[in-house]
Parts: sequence; C-alpha cells; structure tokens
Amino acid sequence: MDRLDSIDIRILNLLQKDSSLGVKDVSAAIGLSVSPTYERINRLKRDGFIEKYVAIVNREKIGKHLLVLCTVTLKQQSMETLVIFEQTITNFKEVLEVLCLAGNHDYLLKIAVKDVNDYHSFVLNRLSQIPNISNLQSSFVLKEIKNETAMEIV
Amino acid sequence: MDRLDSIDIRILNLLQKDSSLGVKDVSAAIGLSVSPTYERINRLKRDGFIEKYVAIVNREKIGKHLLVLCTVTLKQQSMETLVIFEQTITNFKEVLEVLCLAGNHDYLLKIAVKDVNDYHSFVLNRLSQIPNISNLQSSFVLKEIKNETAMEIV
DNA sequence: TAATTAATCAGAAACAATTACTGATTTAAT
DNA sequence: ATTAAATCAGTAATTGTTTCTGATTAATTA
Repeated sequence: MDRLDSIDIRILNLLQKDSSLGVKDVSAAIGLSVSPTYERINRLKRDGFIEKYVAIVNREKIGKHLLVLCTVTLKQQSMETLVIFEQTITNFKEVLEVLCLAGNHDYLLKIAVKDVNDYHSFVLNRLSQIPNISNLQSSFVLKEIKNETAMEIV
Repeated sequence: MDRLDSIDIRILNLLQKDSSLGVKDVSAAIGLSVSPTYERINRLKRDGFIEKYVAIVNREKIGKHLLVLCTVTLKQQSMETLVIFEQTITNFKEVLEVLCLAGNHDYLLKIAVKDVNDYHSFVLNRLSQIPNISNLQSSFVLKEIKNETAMEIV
C-alpha cells in the first residue's frame, strides 16, 4: 500500500495526538465499524506510515532541566569523517536530535541534560572527544514554547 | 507522588521506546506481577511523568519532504510583542518546535512542509505576517540523522 | 451495459487484555 | 516489638482486541 485515503488520514491525525485511543474509540470518531478500523490501523503500522507508538514523558519531571542547541562544524567533510561523527553522536543518549544542515554549520544538535555542570562535562568528556571537530557553539534554551511530534496531514 | 524508584524508571524507559507493549509485557520485562505494574503505569500517567501516548508517523511517507530551521529576531522584546508572537507561532500547524534561545536570536523554529514552494508561501503568507519581526534566517535540513523522543532516565 | 472480480465493510464469536478487588507480605515508623 | 502504611500476587469481572464470515459496494472487463 502506498496511498492514503481520507479515512486513513483521519486515523493518523487522531493517533498522532493520542494513541491511547482504542480501536473502538477511533472507529467511533471516524464513523466506521470496529473491524475495518482495526484493519486500517494495522495496515498503517505494517506499511510504515506509523513508525512506532511511544510514551512522551515530561522532561522537567525526570530532571532534565537544561536543553541546549549546539552547532558543530567539522574540519573536513570527507565521507569517512562524516560517518564517524554521525555514528558516534547518534549513540550519545543525551543527544535527542541531530540535523545535517545546509549553510554555515555542518550539524545542529539538541541535547537534554540535568544542568549546566552536566552539560559542561558532556562537552568536555564526550562531544569534544570526537575527532575532526573544528567548532562548537552552544545556545541554552530559555523556554520550550512548543514541542510537537504530530504533523497535521491534509 | 514525586519521586521515582528504580522500577518506575525501568517502566518509563520501556514505554518511551515502545508504548504498544501491554501491561503484561512490561510486567514480564521488569519482573513484577501484572497488578502492581498496572498501578505504576497508571500512576506515572496520573502524576504527569507520562504526558501522553502518541503514534510517531514517518515524515517522508506523509509527504513532508522538507524540514527547515528558522531563526527569528524580533524588533523589540516587550512582553506584549513576545506573547503575540508565541501565541501566533504555536498555532501554525507547520511549526513543530518553537524554542526561545539565549544569545543572538530570539527564537528557533522547526518547520515541516511538502517542498520549497510550500515553505516559500508559508514564510510569505503566514510567518512574515506576524508583527514586529526584524529578521528571519532559514536553514534547510539536508538529512535528519537522529530524531528521538525518548530520554534515557538514570 | 451487464457480468465478473476485487475491495471494503458490518456483525458476531473467540480470544486476550485490562481493570478492580481481596488478602497477604513487606517496609517504615513509633 | 507493635502498629500503620505501602506494595505485592492472585483472581475474577469487565472490557477490548482479533479473527472470521457473509454481504455490500466499487472497480474492471467483455
């Protein structure tokens, strides 16, 4: 399967917002009976439209009080260097997001840690240990105004 | 409730990765019987450690092929101006993330759209219509190397 | 246009999970 | 040591999921 009809789209929009909805709830919301709804949800998962179901936890409540954005520039852009960097950075559990950017910098990282001390030791002992890093620029996040996993589908 | 014990932490680490695990699966994984596991999961939700359960959908498969980071600087930082901006930007469905930053720029946005054309009309018709914007700088994302909702709890 | 095929749906029945409850055990505090 | 509180395992009732069948609709071809 490859293309979504309007019912699929409504299902995805619902489950992106709240996947604790049961098949029954979804079927009621979209005006279809349980079994075809069940089949559609399964198909959406099987075909990779739904990657996974996850619980979103409150960052502050688990003690990750500091969010930092860090831009990274590498000394060289050889395939070898890029691969090493990407593999290493992906395995760092503090790093939530790694984006490869067009423009000035090579990468942007989003990092969640307990506090400034933790961030300092993260940069010192782990991030700056990766070879071929030419420049790091860290910006502290003062406030997380929006952080949404759901993308509205039209 | 306010503090997590080691069992709660293991539950959160599991459900952050995969919330399609049933109570039975979780209880088996942590070596507890079903009922206390059930109670703990409910408590974690009730007390706000778990904010919500969501389905993560594949961005490319739903046609959001372009991811853009956009830094925003405002002309002034009066409370009024900030509030207007934050409220307006939060309601834009294309905007997944809004961070208020310390440093050069005031805000960083993460925006998902279909293509460059869509981004252009988004900036023209919606983003730049917000009052008191002094500067916008857009960086296209070449590659999303990592994008993780789970934060490992220790 | 009519016949045929494929797809999608509703409903029911079997199955499995969740939820609530009870009593027992452990832990903490006096 | 005794009491009180918290946490646990097990069970039973409820509710939800999953599978299956037949019917209806939509699409395709002659």
